[in-house]
Amino acid sequence: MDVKRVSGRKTAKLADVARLARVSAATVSRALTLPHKVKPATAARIRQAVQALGYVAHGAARALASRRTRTIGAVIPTLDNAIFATTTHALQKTLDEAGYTLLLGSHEFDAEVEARVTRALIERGVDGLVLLGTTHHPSVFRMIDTHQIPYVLTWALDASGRHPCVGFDNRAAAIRVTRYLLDLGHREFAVIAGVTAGNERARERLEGVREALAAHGIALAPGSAVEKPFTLAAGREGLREVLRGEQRPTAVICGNDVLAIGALAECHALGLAVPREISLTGFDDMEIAAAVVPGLTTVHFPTAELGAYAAQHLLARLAGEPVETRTELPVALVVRASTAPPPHR
Amino acid sequence: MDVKRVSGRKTAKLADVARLARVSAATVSRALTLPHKVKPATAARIRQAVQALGYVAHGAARALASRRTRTIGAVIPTLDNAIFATTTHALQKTLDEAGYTLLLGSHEFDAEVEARVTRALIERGVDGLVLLGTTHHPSVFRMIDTHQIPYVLTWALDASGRHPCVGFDNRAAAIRVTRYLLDLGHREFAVIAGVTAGNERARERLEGVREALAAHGIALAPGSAVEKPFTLAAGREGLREVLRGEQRPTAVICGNDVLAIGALAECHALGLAVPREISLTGFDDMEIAAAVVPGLTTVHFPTAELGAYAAQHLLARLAGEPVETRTELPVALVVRASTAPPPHR
DNA sequence: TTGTAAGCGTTATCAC
DNA sequence: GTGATAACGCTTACAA
Repeated sequence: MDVKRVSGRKTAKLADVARLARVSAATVSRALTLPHKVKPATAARIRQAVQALGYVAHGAARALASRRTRTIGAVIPTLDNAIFATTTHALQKTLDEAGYTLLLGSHEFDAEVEARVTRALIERGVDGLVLLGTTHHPSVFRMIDTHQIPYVLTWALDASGRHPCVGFDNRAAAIRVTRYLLDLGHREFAVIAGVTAGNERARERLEGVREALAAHGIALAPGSAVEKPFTLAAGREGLREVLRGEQRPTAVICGNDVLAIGALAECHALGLAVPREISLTGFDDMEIAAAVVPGLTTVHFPTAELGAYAAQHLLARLAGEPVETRTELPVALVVRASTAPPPHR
Repeated sequence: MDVKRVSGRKTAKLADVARLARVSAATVSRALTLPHKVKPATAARIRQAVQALGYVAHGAARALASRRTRTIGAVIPTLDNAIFATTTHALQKTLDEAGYTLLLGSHEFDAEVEARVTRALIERGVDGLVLLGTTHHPSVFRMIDTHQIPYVLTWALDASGRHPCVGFDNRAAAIRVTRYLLDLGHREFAVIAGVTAGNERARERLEGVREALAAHGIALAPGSAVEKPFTLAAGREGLREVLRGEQRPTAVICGNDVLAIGALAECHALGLAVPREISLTGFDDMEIAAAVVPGLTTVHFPTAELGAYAAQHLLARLAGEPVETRTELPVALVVRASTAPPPHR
């Protein structure tokens, strides 16, 4: 084949491949997307031409003509929290294996930004959308609706039943760990929660703790529940604050792993033995902290599985396969060996 | 304006907006992309029509006609390592603020996969590409070259000077921390490195340590340098292995934060006091470990800054502005208060 | 099995 | 300042 004659300065296009392979553009297109609908010999010639020219399909043209981009958008709060990074990683990996590419947007818990990046993704023509959490700016659902974009909510379960979702029951997880501590004999509790405004996961965890305590006739004293952003420094600060009350808590439940580790650091600084003098509990991934310091009780969320599952859900929908509209992933209560009953006073 | 007459079941397109605003499609297009080239009154009518119809531009069509997607691709090893997640997060944020969307690909240190996802991104028409590291599959550079895609390598510095890059000098960082330990009086060293095959950052760090030691006439004994994947379990295992030698090391340098924390956990399990009996050093982000356990020396890499810088570099190139073709970001040697000299024997 | 040709929804180049 | 109109590169009936 005479490559020189057809390869000019610009990047090769479908017509160039067609000319070199002595077939029509339509045949090349078919060979590329539906290989079985083309004669093997022809397909081979086309493959050679593609190779020779270094042809790479023009996605925009392909998308315009086929009305699909083989692209999935994900909108998450942040990648700075390992928990979301892991989910996103699994998402990307699963999509890639299916020939899809991930478009990423993050908003750092700002609803306006979330609406903007979601719009940007829709404008880019994503075939599907993964949204983190169940509460979103109204315009987000409006856009999804008018563009008829398949989507799935993750990391929380939609109570209304209106949206397809795959996630964890944050409230139930909180109830579970609280009950565990109650069974251990703890009665003086404190909570260092995440900022609940605009974060339903943080809110549900806090509500879960309150609910479980209430069932035992216990209420959190006003100063015993603080809300903090997810940083180590805030965790330390939070621990100091909940310690200011009249009654020292024997158990402190933290809204996530970062807060728990911050609280742990502050306990060390204050010379408080964990868990002998004070029991610390967190959510999400406490592997690192637990590796270094025993005595942390954890509710572990399988975040990678979540990402893979969300991707599969969407891919199945796009393939027209039936899917469950609501999937609850199980979470695990991880009790480290040395988790202790409350100290006697 | 009579919305009903023009809004059918399908999503609105440019022509619909044009009809409703009583102008031509060309004018709407201009109003959307070059607002100053259109009369304010007209622009206002168009804005209203866009609002009324909930019009969202069709990215593929736009890309096909304008030959740009306002999309940047990033290819990273994994998001499961916080260090890359942070960089990616900053990248996405900076791009979003400039009206660009991030397409993400990851490969988990597999060169074949890297080539595949890079191709996928190019096929999606990314206007620019961020690649992590300086060594890549030849086909990656070939594709970038034939498609004339602006790109920047990150997290390492290209020695050949052939590629634009912004990153850290991993070797220099390793030399620096090793010298620090030497100055402290340490003479018995061990290294728990990352897997160097296919990972030049891990390799450079290991070489840096070797180089600094060699300058003092010290060579690592065969069993004193092990390579491990970046997991906590591997870090623990690595520590046990380097302890098997005849001479117990007084200083163990770990290839990254995860390995260091794993090693730290194992020290605890073995009843070895850190840093009194053995000094532990890591790279990347040791904030969490340091919050829980003092005594770790760290080389800190400003990973978020790297992501933001890489984005800005690319955006400047796309805007036709001049950029430095090689930028080295400074790293910080973080010495925790209790880092100790080697024990006397 | 392969070819022809009509779009897909924008942008860009001209006129006006 | 605004309006026709021809690309942009591919997919997909429909024909052959």
